[in-house]
Amino acid sequence: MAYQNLTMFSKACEYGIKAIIYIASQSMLERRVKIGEVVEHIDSPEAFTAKIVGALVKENIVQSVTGPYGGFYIDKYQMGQITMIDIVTAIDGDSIFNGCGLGLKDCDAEQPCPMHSKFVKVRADLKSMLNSTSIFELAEGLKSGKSTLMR
Amino acid sequence: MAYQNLTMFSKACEYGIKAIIYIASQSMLERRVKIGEVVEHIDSPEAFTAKIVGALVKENIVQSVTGPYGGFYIDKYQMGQITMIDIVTAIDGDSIFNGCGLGLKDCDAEQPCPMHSKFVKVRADLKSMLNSTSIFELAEGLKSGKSTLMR
DNA sequence: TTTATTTAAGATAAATTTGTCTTAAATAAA
DNA sequence: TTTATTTAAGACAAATTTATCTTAAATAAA
Ligand code: SF4
Ligand code: SF4
Repeated sequence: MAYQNLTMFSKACEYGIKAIIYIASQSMLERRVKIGEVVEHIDSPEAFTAKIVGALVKENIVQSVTGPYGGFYIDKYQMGQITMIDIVTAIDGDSIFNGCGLGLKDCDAEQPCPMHSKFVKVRADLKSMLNSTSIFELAEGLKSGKSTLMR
Repeated sequence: MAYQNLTMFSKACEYGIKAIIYIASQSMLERRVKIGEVVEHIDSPEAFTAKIVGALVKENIVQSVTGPYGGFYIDKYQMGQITMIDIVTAIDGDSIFNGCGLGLKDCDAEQPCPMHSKFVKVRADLKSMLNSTSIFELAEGLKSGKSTLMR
């Protein structure tokens, strides 16, 4: 079987998460950033990333200004409230933690799939992790040099 | 953003898992099953599923016999040893629990991505869940009617 | 007002995954 | 031995995801 190199999130979501974290880290310094600067710091395809960040602008997670001296930023007062689950849900939807691990139409605790008891915990843990991880916290780690987005 | 309906595993992996569970449930009854019977019971595309099960045959997880009265089965003595992690690894590889949640080349605890401490736990939990879930146990649940593979 | 810069939007293309179809090989029964 | 049945293998096609390219709209400075 040709390996699939399956990851937790889609590429779109990966780029979206990294972009948000970088934008947030710069917003902390009162800097708006252009998409070119973003992709330089997260090593992602520019046009594709622009489209994803654009979607997050529509969702009111990121703010944008067009024209010279424009760019993307995240509202200071909003930053502490935005969590990973907002990003992931905006891009990949909620199926990874709400949908069926085996792709059944819906999950029914009465007669679940054989994985039921095993799966529910992993999904719930993933959801609570995403739910409790704020963009602020991630951006702090990046800004302080404790973490990196490129390798 | 056009939602991606991302699931934990690929379609190939989903079909593979369901097929294995059904085949195992029938092997417990000393029955070999043809691919047509398998897909009827798991609601998956026949040719695609056949290819995936074929890959598992190559990996020595499933046994097969060609010709009339042939079909697929799982060795009785092997069944208790095969776990979900074998199936997932054979089809999707190990990237979902070993790879980087944000798609970085490799995970370095010295300077990890900002999600590091959050991610490692979820991945480890998923891995240990897959590792500790045997095909035997899943097939038992299906055979006893406690669980279902279709909906 | 004009020009340069930047995001917004959407068409198009490439890559990957999912799915089908055809032919070959193996096996068992007649 | 011949025929029917089944898995094996690989070519091909469709659908989805990823990525690029082009044009429009907004904004600010000159
Ligand atoms: S617990 Fe089982 S039936 Fe329910 S969604 Fe998860 S895999 Fe599907
Ligand atoms: S912990 Fe962070 S750096 Fe390490 S693999 Fe996971 S996402 Fe990547």
